Amino acid sequence: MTAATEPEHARGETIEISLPGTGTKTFQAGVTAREALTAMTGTLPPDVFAVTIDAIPGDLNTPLTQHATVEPLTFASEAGKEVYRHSSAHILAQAVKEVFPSANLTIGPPIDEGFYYDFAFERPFTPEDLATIEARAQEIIQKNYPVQRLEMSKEDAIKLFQDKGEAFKVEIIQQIEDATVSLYQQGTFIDLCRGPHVHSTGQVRAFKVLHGAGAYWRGDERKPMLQRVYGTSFPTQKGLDAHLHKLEEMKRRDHRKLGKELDLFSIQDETGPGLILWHPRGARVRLLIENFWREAHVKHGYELIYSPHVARYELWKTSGHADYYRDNMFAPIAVDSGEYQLKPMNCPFHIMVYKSHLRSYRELPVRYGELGTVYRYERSGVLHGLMRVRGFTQDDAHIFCRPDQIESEVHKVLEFTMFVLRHFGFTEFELYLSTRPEQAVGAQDKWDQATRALEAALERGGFPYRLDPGEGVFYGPKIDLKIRDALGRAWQCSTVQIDFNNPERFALSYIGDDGAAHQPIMIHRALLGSIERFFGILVEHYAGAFPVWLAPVQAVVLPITDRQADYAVHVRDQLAGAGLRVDLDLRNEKVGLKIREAEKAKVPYMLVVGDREREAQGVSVRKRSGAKVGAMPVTEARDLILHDMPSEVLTSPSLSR
RNA sequence: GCCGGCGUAGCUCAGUGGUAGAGCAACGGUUUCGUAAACCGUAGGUCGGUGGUUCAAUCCCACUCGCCGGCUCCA
Repeated sequence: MTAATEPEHARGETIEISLPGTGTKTFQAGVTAREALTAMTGTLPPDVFAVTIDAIPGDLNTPLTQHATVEPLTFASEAGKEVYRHSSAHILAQAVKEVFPSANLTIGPPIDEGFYYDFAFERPFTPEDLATIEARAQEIIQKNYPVQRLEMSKEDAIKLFQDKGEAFKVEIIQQIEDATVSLYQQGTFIDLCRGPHVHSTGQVRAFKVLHGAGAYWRGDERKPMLQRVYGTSFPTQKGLDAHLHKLEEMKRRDHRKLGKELDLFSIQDETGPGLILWHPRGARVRLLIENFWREAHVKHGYELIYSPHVARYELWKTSGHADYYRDNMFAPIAVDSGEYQLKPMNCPFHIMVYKSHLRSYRELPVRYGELGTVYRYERSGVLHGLMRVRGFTQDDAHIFCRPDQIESEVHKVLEFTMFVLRHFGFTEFELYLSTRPEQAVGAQDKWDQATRALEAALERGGFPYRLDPGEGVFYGPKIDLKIRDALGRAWQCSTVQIDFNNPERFALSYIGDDGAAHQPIMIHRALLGSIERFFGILVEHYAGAFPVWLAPVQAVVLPITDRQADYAVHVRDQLAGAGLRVDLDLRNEKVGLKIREAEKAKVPYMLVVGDREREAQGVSVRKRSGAKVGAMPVTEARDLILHDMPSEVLTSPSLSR
């Protein structure tokens, strides 16, 4: 065993270490990153727990053996968070081993907002176990064990873990290709780990065990079930509290809970799992979404079409779905002498419309859009509210164009996508360009050409994007777009995919200016993805308080006593006549109760009418924020509500009752 | 599908091997009220389903359906 901190370089050699913003200094080779930083800046701030050496994260104790740029690493950076959470996972693992010595170690990586560690253990951890584990982890932090890196040969490491009875660790080491492996030790706890790690366990400040769950070894359901423990950690209690608060907020906004409370939709056992029943209020929001969607598509050069829910099984053979998508399809239906398939996708139908007559290069691009409802078999365990269902409506479109039109078409789609998403109140976007995967159809030069066109479209729009190499679909490269919601969560809704496969399978063509037949390029795209899922995202984004233009009920008229009933009806009719969605609460209840219920129903405007308002032919306006706007004429209240909507909506087909 | 948890009134939930309760909602009545819950009363459940153990099952067991948390993050 060789301690990595022992200098392995020639003595007396000097190296230059740069610290951006401070300067460069000469050191003896072998100086640790920590020593170099301290020499250059005085004392090291307590929040520095690791470094980057030429931008690669490393331990504070890493010996520096050549010229390098060294920077302190803190929780502020993504790389820092990963190190911090990874060390937190080790603390968790140490705690579990101390409390339950028979548990075996497997892996414990950092994840988006925390970390987990998987253990092989004879039973699931109970909430009491988790509390014990957390208490022990806190002790480990208190004891502030130094975290030390060790290096040893694979053979030695295998022997070490064999002696400890850690079979999973042995399996992992056997798959490592390097001759030596690194381990990290804190107290008596040793784990195989690439690192880097914090300098001592006390550098992890606010630590929390969250929950346990089952997870397969290497994510493979044929492999043993492990016990996963999730946790998170932050440098400050405040940070942890904010995170826990966010988790509470996610629960509060859960679209399944709000969907029930606001009577938007239901999923019932008798109907079947993953199948949505849209209640009137939810359906009203959906209709508004769809009206906007259709109108926007027509304005942006799309033709709207409709297609059936089933088709001959042969169609799905031609498209290839019968082979590569079979596991996600419902079983075929026997009809007469043949078989029909419930559609999992809309594309074959759009292709058939394209193929219905001969196409000239002059009419391209052809853009077909449809709110097409598809059915896919999803495994029962993955269904989730509106987010993952078995029947949903795609806001689908297919663009058939010439190869030279790809760039401009994709550019238009991207601009259109952002227009639509902004309309729903999303302002933060992340774009990803996915390139050719290992298994793919279509010639390399086609892929290159299409990928370049996608890049050019992204650059023309000035959209920052990230590359996802090899993550394209087998039939072509794609651009995915994610939105961030009010809680900062990313959701992928929009996708733009080039398809080389279907034009070939369906032998699509158009007649070019040379009089010969050519194969068009097909672009699949969805903006909202699934209407069901997008609606669920909207519910969570707005916590059920839809913007006025989408609110199922925009205003409710609340008479104080039944003396004002006739006047209240008059007010309601006047507003409804202006295209607003207005309810009237004529119940024999006190106005406080009516307001409470309107607040709970998240109605944006409450219009109180008493004797005073009746005399003045007005209403007293209260917003759902609790703000009292005050008394005003009915016409003024009407304009106030109308001006609370995007101007495009005012010209759209209204949905007044 | 797999692992774990859960399934009691429309909703949120309590409860016990001796055939069940609360609050809200519903319904009836009283009250006519000024910006987040007036008061009184009535009714409501083969305790998810099927089978088993037991003198007796909502409770224990098996199966089944559904829901919830996970099962992608790779030392």
